[in-house]
Amino acid sequence: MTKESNSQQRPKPVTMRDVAKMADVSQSTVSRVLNRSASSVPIGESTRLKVLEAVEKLGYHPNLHAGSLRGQKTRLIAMMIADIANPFYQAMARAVQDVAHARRYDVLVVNSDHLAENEQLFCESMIRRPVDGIIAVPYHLTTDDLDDLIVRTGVSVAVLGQHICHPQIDTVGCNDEDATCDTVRWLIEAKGHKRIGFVGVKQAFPPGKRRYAAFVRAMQEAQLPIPPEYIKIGDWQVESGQRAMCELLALAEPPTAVFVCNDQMAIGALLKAQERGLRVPEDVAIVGFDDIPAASWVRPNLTTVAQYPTKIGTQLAQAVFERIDGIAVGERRLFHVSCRLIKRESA
Amino acid sequence: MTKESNSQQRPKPVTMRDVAKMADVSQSTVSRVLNRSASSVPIGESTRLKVLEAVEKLGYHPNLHAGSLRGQKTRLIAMMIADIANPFYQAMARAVQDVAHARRYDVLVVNSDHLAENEQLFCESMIRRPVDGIIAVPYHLTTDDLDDLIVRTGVSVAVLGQHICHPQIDTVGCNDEDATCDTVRWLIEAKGHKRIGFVGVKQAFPPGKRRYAAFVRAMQEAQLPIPPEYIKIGDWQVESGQRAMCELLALAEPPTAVFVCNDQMAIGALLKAQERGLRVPEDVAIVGFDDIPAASWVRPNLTTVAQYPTKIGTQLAQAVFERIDGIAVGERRLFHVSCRLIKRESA
DNA sequence: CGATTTACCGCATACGATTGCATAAATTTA
DNA sequence: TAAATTTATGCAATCGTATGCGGTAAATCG
Repeated sequence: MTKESNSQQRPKPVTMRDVAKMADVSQSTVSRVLNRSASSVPIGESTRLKVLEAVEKLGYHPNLHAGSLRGQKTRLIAMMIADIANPFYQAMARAVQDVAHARRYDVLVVNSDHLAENEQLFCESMIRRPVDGIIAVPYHLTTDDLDDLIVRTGVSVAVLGQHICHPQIDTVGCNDEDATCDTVRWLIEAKGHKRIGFVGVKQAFPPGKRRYAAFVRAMQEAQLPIPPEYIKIGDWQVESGQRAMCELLALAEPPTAVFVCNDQMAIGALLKAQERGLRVPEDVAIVGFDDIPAASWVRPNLTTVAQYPTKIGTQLAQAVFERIDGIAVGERRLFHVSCRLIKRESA
Repeated sequence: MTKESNSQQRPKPVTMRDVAKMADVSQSTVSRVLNRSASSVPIGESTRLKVLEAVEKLGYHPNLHAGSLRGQKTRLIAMMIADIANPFYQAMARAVQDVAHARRYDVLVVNSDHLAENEQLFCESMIRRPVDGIIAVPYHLTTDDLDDLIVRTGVSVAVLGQHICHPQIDTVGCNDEDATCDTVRWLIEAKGHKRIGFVGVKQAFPPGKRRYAAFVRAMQEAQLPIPPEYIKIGDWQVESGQRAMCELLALAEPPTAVFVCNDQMAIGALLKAQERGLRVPEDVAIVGFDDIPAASWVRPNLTTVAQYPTKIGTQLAQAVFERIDGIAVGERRLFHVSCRLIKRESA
């Protein structure tokens, strides 16, 4: 098409110097016209117009890499989440992107897959390519890891997860522990369940740990036993929920209700129970966590603890941009996006 | 925590000069040690070790912005999709990210929301911050728009969508038109449907246009009428599927089968039909498109034309990296990832 | 009318890394 | 032993932009 564009050799881009030449001014004048920022030198109206005209005529666009090198803003933020394939993170990612794009920032999206190794790689990437802001859902990273990043690159950071406590890192937390506890109590008191199973994830994951602790608390309060075989470990995916339910149903005395740590696993559990011919919630009640869209698509609808990833993402993005813009400078801010039980049909 | 890290002023990063000073060599020597790549100048073993030691001791990481400015690789690719909240794109995004991260490339993710304006903004962004590669699902962008991008920045591009035809842009296409046609024929011939509705999207969208054309073809072949009120326009979202089904069911003589252009809308239609007390597929059959995970979570399972976003994403990413690496240099390559009907319960 | 302020603009340098060219030392060859 | 190579390293320009500082002309002042 059109010209013979040779992709091997990077073409010469239109630079400020080209604009300067055409407008017959110096390159620095072009720069000043384009970012007629505060306190700088004033620019004559006629030159301003000459420059603007040349910019238009040449189709000039400033090179962001150059600005980044000069130590200006990079107009780039990075977001580290566990897995973009998870509807929870996907909604969060979308919210963050919306806030960022509205300010003409680009967003780097990185999946950690809950792997410590990937989280470290992420940090390294951020040192290699400094960005203005970082939004992360760390599972393994410590406060010190993030501090190192801040000290080295001066980046602004906001995270989801209460286990990070750093004077310059804004944090969004949720009351998932209380919500879990309340939900289990409700299963016991309002629904009369006594044999309750739990499908969680590895204790290495802060939310997994918290929710398990809350589950234990509620059960102990009610003086109910927690047989070890009622506790199953999944990996957040649908299939692991199916496996867990399989094992629970194979027990001599299966639980009458199961609390599952996220909706994907809960859906897996639900499908498996139905496949085995059980009625939900009559034979076995199921509660999930997150309230992903599919939770209200399955039959019976999933009773679940709703989280609000869009709110969380928006909050994180706003927090990080406030620090980038220097609007927020002081101490760590702790935001709260609460979750709450949505009672539907599955329990 | 630890030191008093001042985020207002960007801290001085560890640079090559620092390494050079510690190793007592020139900065260019450090550079050569670090990328002893090409057949460049040889380096003495003892200096090499000195430098490496200093790198280790200082925790040096090269600054990618600097390399980008010098016209080297940016180690950055961008991906423009319609909406990361759509399971189809989300799976594609994940595949692209996996390929990219394996090569230590970062990925910029941009949502167009099917809006022409956003697609243009995306192009502008890519001019401002040149990247090595672009993977896009363009709905409004023309071949010329992309050509402009290539001419100006030398970027490598791969797209999903047959309507882009450019000598340097690798393309992934699918046979959605044939698959649609075959599916409608199957509804007619194998299932005996005569009144078939269609839930599509605006004709401005190439896939919407193609699938509608295929639907018309199949119906005309079978000499079946296509009443205008059987054709509904949605926006790819669940809610629009519900609305469309609402309208179809309100007709004096509603269709006995509905072909829906994506699974999200199909699920909306399914839920609405059930809400109205209809049995699927007995009272109304529903066919979707994409085979998103939720298609097999709903009851009845969705009969749908499966696409393979992971394959598509992987293919696009590989194609673009082959161009970036100069492995592929010649003419446009056309790849094919076919889709096929998955017969389940809803039709 | 000479001196000082004001308004406007250009020169030069810096950001961090790559790379062609020059150079010094070590080695080989004639 | 001198000349030609080879080997190893440094110098300096460059990428595109931002900005401190200095310079020039016009405007204002005494």
